[in-house]
Amino acid sequence: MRVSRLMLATLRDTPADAEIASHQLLARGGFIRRVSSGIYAYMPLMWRVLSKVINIVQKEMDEAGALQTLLPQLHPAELWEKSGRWKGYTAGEGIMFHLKDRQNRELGLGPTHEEVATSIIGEQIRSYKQLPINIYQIQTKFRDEIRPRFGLMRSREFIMKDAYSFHASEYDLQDTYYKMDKAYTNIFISCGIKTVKVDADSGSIGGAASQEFMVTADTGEDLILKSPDGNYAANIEKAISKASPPLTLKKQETIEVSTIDQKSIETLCKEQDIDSSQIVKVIVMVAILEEGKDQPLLISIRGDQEVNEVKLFNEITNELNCKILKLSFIKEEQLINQGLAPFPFGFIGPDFSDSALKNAKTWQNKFLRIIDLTAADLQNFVCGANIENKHRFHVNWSINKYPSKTIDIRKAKAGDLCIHDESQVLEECRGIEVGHIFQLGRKYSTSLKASFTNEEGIEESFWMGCYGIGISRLAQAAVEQNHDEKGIIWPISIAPFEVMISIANIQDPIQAALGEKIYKQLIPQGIEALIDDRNERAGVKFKDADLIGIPWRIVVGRDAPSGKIELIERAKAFNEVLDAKAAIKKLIEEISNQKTF
RNA sequence: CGGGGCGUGGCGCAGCUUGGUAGCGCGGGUGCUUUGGGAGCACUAGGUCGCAGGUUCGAAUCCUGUCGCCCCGACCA
Repeated sequence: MRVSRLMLATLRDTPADAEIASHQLLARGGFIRRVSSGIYAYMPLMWRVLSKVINIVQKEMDEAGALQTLLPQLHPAELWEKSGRWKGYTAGEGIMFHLKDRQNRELGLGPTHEEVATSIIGEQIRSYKQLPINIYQIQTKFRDEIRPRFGLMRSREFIMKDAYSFHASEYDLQDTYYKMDKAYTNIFISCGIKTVKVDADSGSIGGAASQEFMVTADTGEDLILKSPDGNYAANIEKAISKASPPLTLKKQETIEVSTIDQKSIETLCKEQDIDSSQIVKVIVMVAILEEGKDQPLLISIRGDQEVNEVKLFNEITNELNCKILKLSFIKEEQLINQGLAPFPFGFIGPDFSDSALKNAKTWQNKFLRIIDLTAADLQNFVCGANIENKHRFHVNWSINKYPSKTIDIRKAKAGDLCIHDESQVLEECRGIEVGHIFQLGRKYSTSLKASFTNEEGIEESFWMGCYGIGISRLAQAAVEQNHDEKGIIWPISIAPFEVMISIANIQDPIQAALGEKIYKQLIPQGIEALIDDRNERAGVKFKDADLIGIPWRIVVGRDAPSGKIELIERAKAFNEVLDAKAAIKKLIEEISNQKTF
């Protein structure tokens, strides 16, 4: 390909809307163009990158026995109603774009394809003899993100590879899950990016085991906790750890202390000269349910710890056995709307009476009480006295007469000790989620009535797994991980071209001829070469070459009369003057070495 | 959804406070010079100042509305 024919449009200035390096470089290099918020056009260079990622993904998926398909993007609402996700995905902060057709039928634009895949396989597959099946597709997904940002990292329209597997047993599901784990590991290595595999929450997709593949980068939106020995890594949403031991107060009769205006843990500690680990902090929230009366929550946790809302959300969903739209902190205003007396916020204890909820209009009139393990372990602690401006000291759990659930809802943090080995201290880093594998279980097959006949002749729901890779996100994440102050440094396996031939002065017939000759020799060798034949000054060509990040560069310039050129590797300070012939030989060798992993 | 900010040529911005009919840099075109790290000079094209109302003799500028975009927060009292 010739740069003069590439409609290359590089920008000298960074577009104002690009925040992080990868977004800025892709925009400046002319790889992507924003069409609307979170909606991007992939320009020719970008499409070459994406195609390479797609090829790598296809190769590994095919080798793992998965079957490529292409599923519809318009999904009838009824399919999502059957799985119980329509309302959650369309109402409130739901992310599904949805519309009505001319017959007034409701449709959604596919943010993910569990429903469609499950219903199709359910209709198609009859017997255990046909299992397992793993189907996948690579296509555009639509998600109306609350806040699209960072270019392709979180966009509203993006390319995703998603796979859905169907099994006769949980054991067989696990087998495919491990195969996918292996395939994903291969894919990311082939793409030349460094990833960490972490335990993950399965979120609104649902299911049991799930792991994410994270590209480590400081600008990542996810926080990862991992042990230095490499034996444990988890998304903060899922991470577990051992909390540091609390400072204990001595055993003594409970006393009530006046703590005027000492609402926060911080002020309370300062004024009373106590440690935050000696306090039981109480948080009042309300779970907004899809159906029925909303459920107020009374959450107790050790004062120096924070609640992991994802864990909390999951536990409450289990406990109530119904769909929760969101959790929110109870505000004064809501109490007024419910016709309730104000709560003594900042002074609430774990034994706060249910009578506070009596006569609530649309709320349950009993708290669902959750006690975090860290709080449950405390003795002789400090907590609110349930009246304004008063706390109690030296309290024990015998004060709580209400049925309560004691579970781990604590947010793990860097510095905590690991569960698997208490000599290991958790470290944190940031990551960009590029892959996610789930063992779904039978959630979707049950709700969508997708079943097969087992060996005993009995109808049974499929065991299911699902496996995603953000193709477009991966491409940008590769840039985030591989760039310098001059521009992108593409890993060779996903670079839009492998070598750029820069002719320093195109008007010099000797240089032009040598450049063309090298170009014509590389192409038949299967080398993806780009020749910069523009009538530009050398500096412009060098700057552009650095920016768009082609891994290798041949400069044909002042040494052309003697048949010599320069060979430069973008990633290194490497710069070597060679005979054209020797350079071609070396380049072919180097590229073929770099492409085998 | 809440808070903050911005919409002026393809990109980055000034002008707005104090109304008088639009400017700078980059980029584009032509010519000459230059030619190894985003060249110089000259000429040139390109903008209903997001949109709609209003105030005014006159609006990019003031007022109202609206649309779009960006950033922060989705926070433990």
